[in-house]
Amino acid sequence: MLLTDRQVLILQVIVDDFIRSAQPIGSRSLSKKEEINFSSATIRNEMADLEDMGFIEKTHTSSGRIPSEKGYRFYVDNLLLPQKVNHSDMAAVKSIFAERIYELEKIVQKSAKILSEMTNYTSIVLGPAVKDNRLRKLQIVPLTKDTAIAIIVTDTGHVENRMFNFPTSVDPSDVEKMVNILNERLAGVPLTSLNSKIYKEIAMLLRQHISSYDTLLHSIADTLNLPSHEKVFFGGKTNILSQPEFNDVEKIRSLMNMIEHEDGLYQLIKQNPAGINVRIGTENDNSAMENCSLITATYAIGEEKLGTIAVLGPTRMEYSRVISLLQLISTDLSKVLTDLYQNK
Amino acid sequence: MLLTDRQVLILQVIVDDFIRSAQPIGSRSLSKKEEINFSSATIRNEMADLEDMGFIEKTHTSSGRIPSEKGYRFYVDNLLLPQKVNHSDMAAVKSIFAERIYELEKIVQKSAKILSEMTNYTSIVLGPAVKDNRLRKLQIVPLTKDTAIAIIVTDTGHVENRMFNFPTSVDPSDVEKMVNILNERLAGVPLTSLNSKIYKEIAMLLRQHISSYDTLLHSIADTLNLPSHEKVFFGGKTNILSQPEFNDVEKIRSLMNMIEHEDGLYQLIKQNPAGINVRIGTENDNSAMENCSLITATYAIGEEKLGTIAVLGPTRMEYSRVISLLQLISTDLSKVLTDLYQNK
DNA sequence: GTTAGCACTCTATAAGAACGAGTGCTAATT
DNA sequence: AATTAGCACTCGTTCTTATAGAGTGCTAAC
Repeated sequence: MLLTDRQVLILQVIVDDFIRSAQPIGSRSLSKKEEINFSSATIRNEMADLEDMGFIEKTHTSSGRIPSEKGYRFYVDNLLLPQKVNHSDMAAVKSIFAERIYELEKIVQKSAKILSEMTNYTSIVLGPAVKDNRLRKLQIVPLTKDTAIAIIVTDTGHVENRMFNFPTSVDPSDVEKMVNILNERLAGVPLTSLNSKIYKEIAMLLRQHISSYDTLLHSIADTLNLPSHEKVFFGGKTNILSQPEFNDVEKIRSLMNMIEHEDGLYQLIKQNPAGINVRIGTENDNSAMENCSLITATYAIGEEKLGTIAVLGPTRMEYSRVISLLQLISTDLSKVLTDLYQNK
Repeated sequence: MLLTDRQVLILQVIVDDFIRSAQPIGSRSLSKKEEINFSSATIRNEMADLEDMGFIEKTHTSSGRIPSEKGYRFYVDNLLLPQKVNHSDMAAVKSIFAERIYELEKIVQKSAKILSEMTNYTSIVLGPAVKDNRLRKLQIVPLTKDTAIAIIVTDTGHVENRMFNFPTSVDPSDVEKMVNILNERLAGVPLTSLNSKIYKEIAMLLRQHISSYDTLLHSIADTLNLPSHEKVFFGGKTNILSQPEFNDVEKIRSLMNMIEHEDGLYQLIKQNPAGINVRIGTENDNSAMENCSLITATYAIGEEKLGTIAVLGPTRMEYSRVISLLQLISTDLSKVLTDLYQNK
């Protein structure tokens, strides 16, 4: 079951060629490659063996071969030479960080855009997970006579806001008092624990200082239930449509649907562990993505995993190039973000 | 050049039938409709005239007829009976406003979603134009030692925030002073005039009170340059792909590209005057939308036009139904928003 | 173990035939 | 003068058949 060197060579050439041309490749054209010094008949024998082992397949009885999923998997796991990123790609990546941008979301969004432009695939970036942020500041701005806006600023500079109903009976000075108390007590608390902390530790305190505190507190606490999702950013949503494997209207429909219906993709990307991950075809467990591969990389501030950056392409994707690009972007991104937020 | 009653009737039946079936319709099947009491030969004669006048066309020499753009235009301008919205549609529209939502953006987004679900077309909503809002409150939250976040709240409850570079030399108490002065002077000022107002009227004042005011002021003023665009919300981006006219991969690509590349669509929708507007096929002046029609409706707070809600479908769209739905939603939306924000 | 040779398979493409939906025109009918 | 019946004709669709070309698998020779 172990592959001979020659079989590995043939598999490699097949995968490389198919990634380039999207066409099945036959023994004769293989034999003409300069890496290969044996006759087409020999190649046919080896190919038959490779097919028996499941690394390549035919599209029909007398066609050339294309890599199977197992073939791609072997290729990704064993045959990928760490490739240098070329100059213009390097420049493009650096340009993400060229302008002095301060906002995390903007940087992340720009990464998605540039990544998709470089690869001509679709890029997806999971924004920083807000839920691990800590509260920096809470503010209440009254709007109409019975509504107000609660604004939360986190330690990474993320701003969330929500409008809420404002009990008309409440004394404005009480609101101010309450906001002050909440800020004092809640600064630095992770957003996820805000609610429990409010009810466990602060409610008592407030009761002593503020009349009719409870309706107001409920409104505010309710407001603090933040969106559980990280934001998902896309680049080049339609790029993947120009790949020849998507010449079929039904495939386009199901894939576009999948992309639009963000939730599925979000789950798919989120579950990946730190570092670079490659999921090929059905490994994605999603029928719309049978012909797609998804490569993900995580980025972090210091040691703390922040988000994920991913590329969605056909299974016939340029694994080597995409992986080096992702590696480059994710380390750069981590570096910049760490610089920006680590030492406050 | 004026159409006879019979010609109008025939045109109406052709358009209605084609909207339903997406198939060219011939004289024989027309003659079987109950509205029509003359022979297929008569119909052929009338159809030849209608074709000469440009209201219908053939797909090939011996095919049935389909409406031309001019035909759709005539249909929309003259043959559209104001149609009652049926019960379940009515209920769906009402459900947009069922929950007590306070945020403008959320209501608008939900409208887009429900509209696309009801019609099975793609819906596009231009969010409220922020630039006409007035400043309610400006706040500065320091973040790291050399960055801070400026937060703006408008009178409609819209919150904008931007991170900016914070000159390390500035005295914190000066910042507070400056924010107070700005709030005093700028409350109620339209966002578009903030910058000029700051430099014309307030810079002098600040100079008297605050040392090294100018670097800080510049940072803040710069921050107040808000995005010029209204936000664009979509519903059912891929719905239109399931229309039979998009059975061609090239068409899908160019349309999806157009939709993704928001700017073009934004321009297209924005330029429409108040009320209901129908743009058919090439009237949209956009090659990707040659087979599409766009129906827009505006919504407002009181008399002030706020945004636009639109439906993008094939030229063969259910004009009558979509128009009544848009009419319903836009008036309801205007009503709710007016109630919410008119009397503060 | 490797290679040359050859029969065989399957796809893609083109060309031809048969069918049917629909038209346009002419002549008959109302 | 308007309407209708009748019929030849056009064109798209579908099915069949033929052909060329790419590629395989197997056998026998090297």
